[in-house]
Amino acid sequence: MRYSHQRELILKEVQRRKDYPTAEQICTSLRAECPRLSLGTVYRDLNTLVEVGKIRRVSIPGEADRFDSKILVHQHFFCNRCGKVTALPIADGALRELIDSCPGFQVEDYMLTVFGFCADCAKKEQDGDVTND
Amino acid sequence: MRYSHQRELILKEVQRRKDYPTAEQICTSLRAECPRLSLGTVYRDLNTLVEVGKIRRVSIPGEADRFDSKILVHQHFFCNRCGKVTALPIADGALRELIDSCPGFQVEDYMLTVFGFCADCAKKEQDGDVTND
DNA sequence: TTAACTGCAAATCTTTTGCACAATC
DNA sequence: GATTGTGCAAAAGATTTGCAGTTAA
Repeated sequence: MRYSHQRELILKEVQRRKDYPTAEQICTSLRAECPRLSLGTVYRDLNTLVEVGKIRRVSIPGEADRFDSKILVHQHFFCNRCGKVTALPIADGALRELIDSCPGFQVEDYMLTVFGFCADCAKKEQDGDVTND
Repeated sequence: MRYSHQRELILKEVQRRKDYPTAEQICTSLRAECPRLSLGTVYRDLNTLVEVGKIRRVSIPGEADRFDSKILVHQHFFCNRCGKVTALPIADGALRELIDSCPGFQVEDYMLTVFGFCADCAKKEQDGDVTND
């Protein structure tokens, strides 16, 4: 694989952001400094970066894939109310141990996704707030 | 919600099968006894059945959603080689406990997906087999 | 009778791909 | 100079939706 300006920008953007952006969000954001950047290229480069292990794909059912530069984090929380994604502070070793306790599977990767209300939204929900941020 | 012949058939089909079928597979299968069944209806009814808690959605990144009638099973294994889905025999309590140990999240649901080779494929891979089933 | 459900087709959304051109090594 | 990467547009795949007709209560 050889150097590419676009791929570098895309990796930096995923590393910079803490909100697990989608391909679309990355593309829109980067067009400020790279106006001709195309969404197809973003998708292609994101796939490459996942393949070489520089970033991780975070999938939420029914939503566009998101990307994370913290490749050692396998567990995420998705807020059903505001749509925000957060890393879940579960001891990774404990989860891995549970998975490895199942015989007969050759595990390569895993992802735990938890759904519910984040702290902010749980509070708003309680207060009868109807807005969405 | 009132009775519908189609919805009943769809629920029965998900319960009968053990391979976590997609909407498309369910539709194709049921057309034997219900020739005019439409894919749109299958999607609509599956969503309804998920909402009322009769079935569960099993999402695999990059693949069509699959459906499971065992609504208490939250963890699945996806074979990267043959594409088969299997329930993972992890003690549900242990997983739930790990998740609940994260403070500040109001958990409504969770799903653990593990990727790798299933027992059959691990063996074939070892033997240098190149077929896919 | 009337509100919910269906079939069908068109629309939407995400992601991939073919191709001609550009950039890297 | 050969090969890999890019932009653009079109295509593909999964899912949703509008609408007119059908069905269950």
